[in-house]
Amino acid sequence: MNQLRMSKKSKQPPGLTNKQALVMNLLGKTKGPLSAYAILDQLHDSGFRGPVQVYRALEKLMELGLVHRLESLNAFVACQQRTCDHQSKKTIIFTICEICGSVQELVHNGLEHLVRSLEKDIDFLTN
Amino acid sequence: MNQLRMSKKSKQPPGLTNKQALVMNLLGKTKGPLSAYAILDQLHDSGFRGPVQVYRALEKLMELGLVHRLESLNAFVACQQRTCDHQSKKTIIFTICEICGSVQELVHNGLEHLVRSLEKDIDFLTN
DNA sequence: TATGCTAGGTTATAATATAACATTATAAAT
DNA sequence: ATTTATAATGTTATATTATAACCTAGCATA
Repeated sequence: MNQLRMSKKSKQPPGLTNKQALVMNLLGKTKGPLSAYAILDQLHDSGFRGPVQVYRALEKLMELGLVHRLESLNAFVACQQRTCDHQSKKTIIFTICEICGSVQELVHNGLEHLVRSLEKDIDFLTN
Repeated sequence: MNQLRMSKKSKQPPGLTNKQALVMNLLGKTKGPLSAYAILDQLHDSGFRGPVQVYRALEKLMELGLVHRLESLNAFVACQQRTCDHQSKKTIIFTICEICGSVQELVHNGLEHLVRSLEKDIDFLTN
């Protein structure tokens, strides 16, 4: 009985294993970013034995575009786009309030264009 | 005999203490970012006994706008602007080549404007 | 003198992230 | 059926990055 089978019974996102879904659900219901170790604390009783398991789930979720890493905080947030347009690889802006810690995710066409034109100007490719 | 006095004899930037100047000079002559511990390794024989000293010097240099932290790399680079216009708090772009590790620092008016207009739109203040 | 500020010294520890190696399950190809 | 490749997971240990806490000293100035 493998994890992919199990995940068919889970309530949330499709194609995720148990552990991935647990992390995803936690991030989804949490208003704000969580560090890997904060996730570990909260999911310890759900079978997460160490940071490796958390990082592995996060890695996959980020590949899928469901989670973003906030590099300035060493923390992770669920993608806030409603569009199911994860994977779109649009350039994203995060606003991070230094007072209350709230994070907003913005897709911004102006920035998108700016980045594209900059790439041409300086001969640099982004992902 | 304090460090500010000593620094008057140093060859490089003004108003820096010995340790700050050592870190600044190292970053300045290094083509690319350095981690705090890489700096520590290289300056160990110049009197840096531990990471604290490095981080303290970096903190000051960043306040002065002479050094930037690359958050995605947990590493530090000397400011690449020729202008002596450190402190200007212009929005900066770093390009980081994932192949060769080279870093370029760009001041970009388009981004500057975009950020300003975004701030108005969403009622968010940046530093 | 007393107060505040900056810099620095020292030790310890916190917080974040990955390496290395093993097991299990699955799907697809032969 | 067997092989091959891939993905997920487990386990232990360790690497890497950053800060806490507390102490000393110099200097400016009220």
